[in-house]
Amino acid sequence: MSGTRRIGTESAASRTALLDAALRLMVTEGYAAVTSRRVAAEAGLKPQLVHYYFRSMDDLFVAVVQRGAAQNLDRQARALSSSEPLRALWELSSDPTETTLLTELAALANHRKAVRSELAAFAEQFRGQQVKALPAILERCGFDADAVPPQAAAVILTALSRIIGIERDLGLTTGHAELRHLVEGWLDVYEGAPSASASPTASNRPRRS
Amino acid sequence: MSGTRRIGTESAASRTALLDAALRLMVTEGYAAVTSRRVAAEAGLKPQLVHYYFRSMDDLFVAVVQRGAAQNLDRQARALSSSEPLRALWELSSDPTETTLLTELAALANHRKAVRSELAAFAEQFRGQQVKALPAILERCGFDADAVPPQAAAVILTALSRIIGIERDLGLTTGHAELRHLVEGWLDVYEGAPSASASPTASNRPRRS
DNA sequence: GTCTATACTTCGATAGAC
DNA sequence: GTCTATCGAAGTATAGAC
Repeated sequence: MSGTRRIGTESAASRTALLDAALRLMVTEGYAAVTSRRVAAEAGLKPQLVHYYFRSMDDLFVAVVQRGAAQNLDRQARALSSSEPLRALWELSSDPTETTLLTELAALANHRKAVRSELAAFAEQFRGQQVKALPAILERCGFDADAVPPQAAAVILTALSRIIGIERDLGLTTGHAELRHLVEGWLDVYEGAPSASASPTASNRPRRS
Repeated sequence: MSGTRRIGTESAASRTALLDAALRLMVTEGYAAVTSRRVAAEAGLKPQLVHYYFRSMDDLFVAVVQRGAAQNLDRQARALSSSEPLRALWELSSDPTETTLLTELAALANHRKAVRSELAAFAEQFRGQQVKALPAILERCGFDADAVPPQAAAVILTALSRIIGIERDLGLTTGHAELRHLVEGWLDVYEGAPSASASPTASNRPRRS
């Protein structure tokens, strides 16, 4: 797609299987477990195929980021244009799997130049989507944009759910219930009581007291 | 110290040099760069000494966490009992080096059981310190504890600075200035204008407008 | 406590047959 | 597109001399 020369076809079934396997390994065992041999085994293929579809491991990681980025930009776009965009945004970034993956990618980006720039580009687009959509959303529900600028609100909302996820991965939950309750209260103020239809995947939202 | 049998002495100069080297590598090149060979090279020692002082790489990582934990609990205790505890807390968790290290450790904890439990224990203690000290601090400066419970405030303050750090590591800074400005405003409300003496290491605090 | 030497495993990557 | 075969490098860890 981009300027990089690639050997295998984009749509090949094996290529997708390898990406799925890499993603799965990354979440369950960390990026250090994503080796050509292990990815292939996880996908039920031979290790050499990894190098056939992805010239190097760097390329594989980059492809994982690219595919995930496209999916997430899409999911967020839908969340932002839903009937309860703030609540949808909150629940989107509360997804446990995504949190674990992002921790791994953040660490991976610290020492893989290619991953870093790919992830940075995605993060910038992701944040850009929020910053572009939020002013109208916040104004519509009577939010005081002078007290808290939309840009800051965007960072706060995603930061809080992200941290809850990171800490939960670690086994630390002190203060989470109070924080979640607080945020749910904010959401109720600006978007009213939660409607069932707006949150089809809200398996991890606590009941409000 | 704990139940683990160890070969070298706690206070040996080489042991400290190895821990320093491991820490340095972790921050600059990520945890995957922390191998016995590379740590030793970084410390100017032979690879076998790593296994002399730390039976396994797991033990080395655990030791890094333990030493860092002790230092950070100490730093936070001092911050919490300073004249401007909220501001001190904010600046403490804004430390760039610490942020990078924590990203690495979080990822490492995802697939190293020993690191995970050690880091979890530290995080629980760290959060516990905050939760224990904050109610009195917040009450003293007229904070409305009914609107925002101290537990939630603790998570929020650290979450925001942590996320800023993680994103900055990635090269993403959109919204950071606005958020930092917002938090500085909160700090001014509850602790008055910043005093120079309270923040000796505040090299990364932006000037207020 | 530090050295040499070494065993064993796994890694990324390539060449070439089919 | 997938296979067999293989290279050289780097990893963890241990044994034993000094």
